[in-house]
Amino acid sequence: MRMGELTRRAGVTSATVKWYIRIGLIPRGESTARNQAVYDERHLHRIRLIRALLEVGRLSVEQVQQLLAAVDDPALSPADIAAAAHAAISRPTGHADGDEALPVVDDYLRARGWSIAPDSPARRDLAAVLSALGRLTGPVGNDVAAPPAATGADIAHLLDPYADALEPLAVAEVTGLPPREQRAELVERIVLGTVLMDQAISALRRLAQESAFHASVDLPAGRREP
Amino acid sequence: MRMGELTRRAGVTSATVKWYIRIGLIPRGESTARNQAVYDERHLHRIRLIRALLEVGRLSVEQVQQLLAAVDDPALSPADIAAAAHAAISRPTGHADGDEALPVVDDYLRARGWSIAPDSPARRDLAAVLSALGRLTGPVGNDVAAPPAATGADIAHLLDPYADALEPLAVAEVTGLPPREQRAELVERIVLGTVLMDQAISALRRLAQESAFHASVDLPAGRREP
DNA sequence: GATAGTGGATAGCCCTACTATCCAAAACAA
DNA sequence: TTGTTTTGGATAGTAGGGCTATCCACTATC
Repeated sequence: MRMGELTRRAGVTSATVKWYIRIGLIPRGESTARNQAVYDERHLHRIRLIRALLEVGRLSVEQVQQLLAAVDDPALSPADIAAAAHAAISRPTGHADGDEALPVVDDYLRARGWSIAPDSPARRDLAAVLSALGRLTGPVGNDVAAPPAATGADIAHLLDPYADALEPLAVAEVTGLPPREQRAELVERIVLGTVLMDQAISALRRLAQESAFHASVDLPAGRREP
Repeated sequence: MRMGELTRRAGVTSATVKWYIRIGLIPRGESTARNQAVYDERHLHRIRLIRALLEVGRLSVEQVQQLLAAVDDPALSPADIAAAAHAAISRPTGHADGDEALPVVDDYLRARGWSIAPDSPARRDLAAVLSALGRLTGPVGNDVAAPPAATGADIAHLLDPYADALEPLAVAEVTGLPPREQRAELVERIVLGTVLMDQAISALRRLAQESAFHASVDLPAGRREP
């Protein structure tokens, strides 16, 4: 196919496709003349993947670049691909705030028996959340500039129900992956299972919450009367 | 306190605080002279909340504005606040792509017995995920321009384990909220429980996945040999 | 032969979230 | 008192992200 069909089927403009080619997100088409090239299904699929990561997965173009570079590296193991996908959905490094809660996170991970690399971005992300929660939910009038002990281990135990629920899901995801022989399917499952399922889980939680609010209003249960 | 102390304790520059005031994210300080004003703990807490929503929650300034407008509206019910928080973490409206999967989502919600408002942004977000998954994981060479039946109900049943795990969590979150009398605590719990816990859940899932990968490599289980 | 489409390159655009500068008027320090 | 710092308020500018528009010399198609 040529540019017109590619852009029509992918739902993007040719200017965008050309830009993606220039920044290395997709390979050039096969040249057939000085100003002609043909594209195949792989180009189409790649663009759809990029759009899904950008629009549904809310990644930045830079994050997509790094993730696809990992996808295209045949030397990487499934765990490496997963690490790249995890890095892609983590907040950009440089935010050093919240690192004072890292010891709390590490204690928590140790208590759960999870072995996590020290440079795992999710570790710092979780620390940032706990740090923010500690700063915001401290004693009613939070006085001191940087409350050091407020981010105690007592705030981490509120993660338990979530970790309990997520752990078996994660195990099932990892053990249910395709065999290493089907590398293309395996890699794509890891990427989509990380980036898109993250959004699906977020949406499902919101839907479950909305339904729970609905139920709590309709069935007073004890606080409200008819 | 005056500007200097406020910015030192909040960790932002005075230019940023002035900008937040101008766009209505925080109220002006109480004027004591033509070019003097005093701020109190509420200002400080508000700035910390804004920074948490922006940096940890990854909201845009516009999303924070709309969410805080709901927070400041005493006429809104807890469900209304939750709806505002849900809207804040949803992808901006205007993305109409993925709407062809809305019937699948609606079927799924009906099957689960969840009652969801038709304009719920999470509903469209979930449809966008399913649509993207359907487009990307169709038959090996996806041929047609817009595969209409590929996004079948068969793809939705893979949500079941996640929905099963999230539903009791959501119920516990909603029923465990503070009473309506403590409006400030209630509203803040809803906002933080929605926006920040979303990030915490994402981080926990990545950590659980990393740990599961670690375990699957160390304990071959059947596919790999020592 | 007329019309539309193409590859490649460069420049420009819009948006977001600040940041820098300016000013006259306090505030504090010696 | 005098010098230095800080402040409120306003306006203009900036850096980065993600495209978009335009141009040109070709090809393709009718």
